[in-house]
Amino acid sequence: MMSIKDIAKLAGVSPSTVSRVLNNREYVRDEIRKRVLEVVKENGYVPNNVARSMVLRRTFTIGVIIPDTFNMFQRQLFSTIEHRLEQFGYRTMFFFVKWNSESESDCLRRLKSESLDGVIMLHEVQYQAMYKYLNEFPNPVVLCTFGCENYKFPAVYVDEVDAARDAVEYLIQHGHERIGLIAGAHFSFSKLRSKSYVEVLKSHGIEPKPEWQVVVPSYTPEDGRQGMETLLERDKSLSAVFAITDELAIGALRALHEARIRIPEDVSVIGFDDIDISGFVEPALTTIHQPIVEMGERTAELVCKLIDEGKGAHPKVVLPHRLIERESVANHFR
Amino acid sequence: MMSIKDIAKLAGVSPSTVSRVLNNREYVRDEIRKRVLEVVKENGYVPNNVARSMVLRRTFTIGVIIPDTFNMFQRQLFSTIEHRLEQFGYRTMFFFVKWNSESESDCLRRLKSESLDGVIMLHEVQYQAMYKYLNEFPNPVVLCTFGCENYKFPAVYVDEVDAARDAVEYLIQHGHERIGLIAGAHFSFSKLRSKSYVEVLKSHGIEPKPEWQVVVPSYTPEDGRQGMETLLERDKSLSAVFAITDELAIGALRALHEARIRIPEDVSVIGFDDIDISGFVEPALTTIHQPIVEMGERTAELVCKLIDEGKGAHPKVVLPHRLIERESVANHFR
DNA sequence: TTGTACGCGTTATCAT
DNA sequence: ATGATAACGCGTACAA
Repeated sequence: MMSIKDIAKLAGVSPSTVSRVLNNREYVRDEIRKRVLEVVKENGYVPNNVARSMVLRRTFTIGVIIPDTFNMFQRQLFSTIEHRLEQFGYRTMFFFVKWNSESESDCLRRLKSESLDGVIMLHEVQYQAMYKYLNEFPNPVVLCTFGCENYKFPAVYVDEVDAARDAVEYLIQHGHERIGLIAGAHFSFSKLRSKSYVEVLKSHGIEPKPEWQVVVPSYTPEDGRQGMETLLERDKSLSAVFAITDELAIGALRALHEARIRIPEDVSVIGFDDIDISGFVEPALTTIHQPIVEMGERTAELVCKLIDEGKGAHPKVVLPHRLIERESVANHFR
Repeated sequence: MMSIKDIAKLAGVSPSTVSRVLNNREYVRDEIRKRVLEVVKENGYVPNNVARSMVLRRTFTIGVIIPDTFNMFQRQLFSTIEHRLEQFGYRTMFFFVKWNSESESDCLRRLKSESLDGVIMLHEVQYQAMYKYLNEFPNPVVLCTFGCENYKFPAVYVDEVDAARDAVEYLIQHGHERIGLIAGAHFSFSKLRSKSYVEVLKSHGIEPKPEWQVVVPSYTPEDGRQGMETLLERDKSLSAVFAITDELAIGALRALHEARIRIPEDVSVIGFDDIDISGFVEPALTTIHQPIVEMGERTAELVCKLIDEGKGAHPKVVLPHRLIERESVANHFR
């Protein structure tokens, strides 16, 4: 591989001059600049990032922590982030982490070895060690899709409680009272959305019975299917179900179809996230739209801003959600 | 940040000894080894990968080239690859590339600057410059999901022609003759699957009319929906449709539902890929299963093997597909 | 305006 | 068995 010295020799100048040219510094005669650029182009020379990082003590790399089972919502999020970061001149290094302590501590070890310029967490990790490390991390750390109670991290998210309220209120406004819940394990968004469900029901004088609520282990359509089956076994009189993610909702749709239950005539379903497949399932899913693209972009912009301006501030960015009315909820008042 | 010198001082040894300990080399007294390891642990020291790459002239990083609009099939593929590579001690650096020359040449520039230990292409790029560069690349390059005609790259894929034949033959065996095709632009798999469709029809004495075939610009469900609408406008008598990816098929399902056409009673649909949502749509999609996990793992293993053994060989690994019978195809002979 | 020399953190080589 | 030293490719302070 060609180095800056080779270019220098070929152009008949010193390595520092080549460096100055490549980094657009002043104090280079136009004539020399032109000659160097020519030699660079001719030889297809590209600076070695490893050596660059070494001396600059920056990697121009942002670490992005995501669950290894990332769903379609997170998939859209992280490709948006990657794209925006690249526009800012940063590379992205993904850290896929599983829901267990070995994987998390392994991730932590890798994080430490990478000299990252910043970190984005798309994944709410389970153990405190990671948060503790990142809290003392010299470079910016931004959470995306969730907040952290114990430490002050900058974060970008939607108001989960408010958004879930909109979903459940919508069902109630359409005449539903016996409303089931399919929630998932682990993450705070699940707890928040579930809490909101309980509160809304109570505020309308409806007692949210325990048998109306299931918590499934993960967030795949298969989990949603099984959750819905459980609900069906427990109480045949449910007229609507709030699945706290679209993927769970899609699984619920499947279970209902298999049980020959009409949607939305017999049972209505509402989801959350508005992943891009949601408008294409049968019936098209009514759901809460999270501004995925905006969340990703704001997150990327925020890390870059904090890198430039220092990580003094820890802003919370709350983005607006909205309900997308499609076909999976019946109006019992009509 | 702590360096190997700091650890050396704290342990009362030289940096070389610390290096030997950390790299599990011989010629270190057990006692010293123990002491060094203790100091390392106490201080949470982790070697700096940038410096390591600098001197070793390896980055332990594999570049993975994927389309920026990667679909669910590719999503599953690349997370499998990432996971397997990590088990082999390699990091993964993703290069998202768009379908235009600026994006590709930009990707090429980034590729050059990264001193990668290997490259995996999950994406069939459009211009030859990239293939030319990678062909002369000193480290292994493996293609996944497609082959290359002009250069001899190692590759892992399924037999597209054979697999597409299975799909279309299945429709014919179920009594379908007027079979539509929803294909996509750009990639060789689309051409291969389309070609197979034409051949199978002809071999059964059916003339594949041009109006039965649409080529949509991309591979999203929305493209599939529009493709199906076009087909519906052109010829109402189609009894089945072969959508060359599951995402297109899901969009086709949607278009049929919107047109109040029953699936599979009125129109049957068969897909290709077997992405994980395919079993959950209504009706569950009959499709060709690609061994996604195996493809990913074989690809990752192949790069690692070629890195270890030198990139002399360029094996082609053809993996078996199979047809997954679900609910979206009716048997007209019953 | 340009060149020289040094240092970034690590590993390999060679000397002890 | 351990330590000293050079080298990897680049950017920069400082000398010219």
